[in-house]
Amino acid sequence: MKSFKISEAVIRRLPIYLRFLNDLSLSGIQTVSSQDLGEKLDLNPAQIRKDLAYFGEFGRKGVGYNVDYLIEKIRHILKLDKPLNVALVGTGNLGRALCNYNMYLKDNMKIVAVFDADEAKRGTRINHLTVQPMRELKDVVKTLDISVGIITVPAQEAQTVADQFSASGVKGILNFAPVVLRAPAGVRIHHVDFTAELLSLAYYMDDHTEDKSEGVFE
Amino acid sequence: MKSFKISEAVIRRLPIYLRFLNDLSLSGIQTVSSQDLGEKLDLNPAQIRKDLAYFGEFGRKGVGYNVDYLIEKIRHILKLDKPLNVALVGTGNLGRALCNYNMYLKDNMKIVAVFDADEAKRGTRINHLTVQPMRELKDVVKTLDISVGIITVPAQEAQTVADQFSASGVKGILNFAPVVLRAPAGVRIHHVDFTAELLSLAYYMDDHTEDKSEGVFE
DNA sequence: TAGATTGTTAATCGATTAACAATC
DNA sequence: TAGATTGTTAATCGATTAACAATC
Repeated sequence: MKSFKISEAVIRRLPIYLRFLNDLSLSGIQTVSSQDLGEKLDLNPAQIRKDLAYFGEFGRKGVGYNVDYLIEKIRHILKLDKPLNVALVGTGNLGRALCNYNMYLKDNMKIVAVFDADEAKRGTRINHLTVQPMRELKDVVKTLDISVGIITVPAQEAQTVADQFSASGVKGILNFAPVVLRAPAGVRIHHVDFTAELLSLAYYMDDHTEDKSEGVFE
Repeated sequence: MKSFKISEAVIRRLPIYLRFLNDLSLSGIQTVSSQDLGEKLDLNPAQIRKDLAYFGEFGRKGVGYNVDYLIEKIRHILKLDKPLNVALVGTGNLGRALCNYNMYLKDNMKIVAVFDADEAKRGTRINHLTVQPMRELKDVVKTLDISVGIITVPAQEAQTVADQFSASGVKGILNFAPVVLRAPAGVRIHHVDFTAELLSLAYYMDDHTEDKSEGVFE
């Protein structure tokens, strides 16, 4: 048994591989090479082979990778082969949109509870879920065995919610609020920062378009 | 006049700096050091100084950075000092949530047109905007001088929409669909991949919590 | 002045890519 | 077998961090 440190960059690519492999599987394609994957996903084939090789020898030399086998392996690596319960806090437009997003189901991840700080929203229904007040958070996380929290509250409330999630025993947080959050060791935070993505996009407009990465300054 | 290649990593941090500086400015704080910024944003102070130094000498030795001056500079670097018009395609839950998101205004970026492939949705109102059919896209992009497109359609339609955006003269695309998109040179694509963020979060659950970056495999 | 903090160079660290022997 | 493609090492590339002279 060997022990590796797997870099974050590698782990972040695995869901990209998984998603495309699922498409291939649905199209009835049985085998894929790192070459094929690289072309479709805009990545270097050597990088893909190296990423996968951290976890085992999943391919066959001269042949490529069996699509369904690789799907199974990646799902196992990412721990998507067992159900993962998710709680969401913040039932604004974005929070409600995510609750309606149905993709979680097919990956064994599922939003099982929804909370809002606004007591007036208590009892409101979103899909099959009923909005609960924040003071229930800790109990519900324990009872329903929730391990991931999603934050879709305004920026100024996000750190408080992150703290409440951490205290309640959640192990991962997906933050949509446009603010850098902190969590204690043992709680991992991923940040979906679409406002930053949009603002940084502005940099590449106009005069930077001819040459993708050159900026001119005095 | 010098010419630099500014790395993507640097550009992606600028909006993070900008956001926090705006908070400081609103709190009436006039001066900030790279030390302060680093602590709050969880970044190395040397990295922050280096990032800023690519674009000029914005700080004062022994003192730090003037908050409002730095805001002005970063806004200029990111080209947020002139208005940028944005079009959105796909009026599902997520698309409507983004239209209602009001932050664009204060950064001179504004969604000025909304489209949907479903002709039945034509004329539907979202806030002050009226949903238009896709065949109007090219004309509207030209007429309203739109330079950025947001994609919030299902994965299987996203590449088609990206192609239509590119053909219409848009220079940047923010894609929310869970699929890798391609665009011709001169059109930059940023990807907001929250499904991938969520799936990769699963990897860090349980046994990985003691040591943040160690994975154990046979 | 003494203390603080920048701007910048050099050192380090880590991630990507090329190359190729192994082998299907 | 001949052609293809993996797994893996070595080379390259790029990004982060440490250190410190300059100077406010």
